[in-house]
Amino acid sequence: MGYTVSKVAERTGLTISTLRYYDKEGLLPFVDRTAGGARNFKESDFEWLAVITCLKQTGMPIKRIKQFIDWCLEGDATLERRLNVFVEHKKEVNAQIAALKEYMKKIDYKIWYYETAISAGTEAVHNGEKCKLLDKDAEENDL
Amino acid sequence: MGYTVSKVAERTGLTISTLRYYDKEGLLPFVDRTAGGARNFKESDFEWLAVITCLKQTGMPIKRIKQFIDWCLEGDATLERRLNVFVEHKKEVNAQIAALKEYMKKIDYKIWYYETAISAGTEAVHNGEKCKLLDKDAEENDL
DNA sequence: CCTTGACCTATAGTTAACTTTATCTTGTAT
DNA sequence: ATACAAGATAAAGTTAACTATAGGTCAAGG
Repeated sequence: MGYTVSKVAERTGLTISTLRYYDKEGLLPFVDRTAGGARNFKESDFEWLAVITCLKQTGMPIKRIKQFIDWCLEGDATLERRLNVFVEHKKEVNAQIAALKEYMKKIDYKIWYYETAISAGTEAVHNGEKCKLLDKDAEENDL
Repeated sequence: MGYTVSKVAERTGLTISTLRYYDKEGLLPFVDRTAGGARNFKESDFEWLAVITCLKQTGMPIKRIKQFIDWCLEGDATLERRLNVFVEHKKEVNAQIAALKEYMKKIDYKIWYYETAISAGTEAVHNGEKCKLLDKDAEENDL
């Protein structure tokens, strides 16, 4: 009973190779093994995987995730450090969101730029004086 | 009369190697050269670099950026395709922002989890019946 | 018993995006 | 003239995060 690596892959969307790779990197020390040596995931392991996936998808490198997992195994002595992982990471993710929103302004400008050019039939429409003004506005959004 | 590669690096925050690498990959076909063969960036090139940086920082691979640059060189015949690049990319960036916001819920939960544990002096505070309920709520945010 | 499919480990290979290194050329200051 | 800083190219090296391959083990079905 429990889940084989392929069942976990199916349910999480991670590949079998990725799960084994994470295990090798020390991210899954909590996963049990059968007598024969096969990984035997339990229900609660999915919560660990969800946390790992959250951190990875928000840009935390695997080495830092491993550090966090290691601290988890050390128990209550590392609670402050573990809190700090998330407090710091939250700042980083907020910065990512802010940066993406800022870049989105440039993308929206480009959409407007090409829609206007297509309407006019040529990109040359953006060479006049009026458009230099518009370009100026856009440049203020440069990153 | 123009900017050297090191001046451009200084102003944009990109490294000299990165600029040369982008050039080699075909991202900077618009950059002039001096008689001696040195790159000679002009003011308008910074706008190109800003677009390239925007696309790269929002996750577009260099090969796709090159495709876009190539279309730019082809003139008005590719206006629709270029618009499409930004329309599609906008969707991707919106998806990224949405995903990050979703993951943020889990990060916030973890901050709450560790703050509560630290207040209690032990992580064991999250083992009771009441906390299983709270865990359930959190699991609904799993990704 | 034996085949078959899923599992295992270890190791090698891949890809993207740079970065470093080696070697050469150019342009300005003494 | 000459030194030397800054520019150039080509090619090799790096890093992260997988992905694929080779070779072996185990457990259930025929």
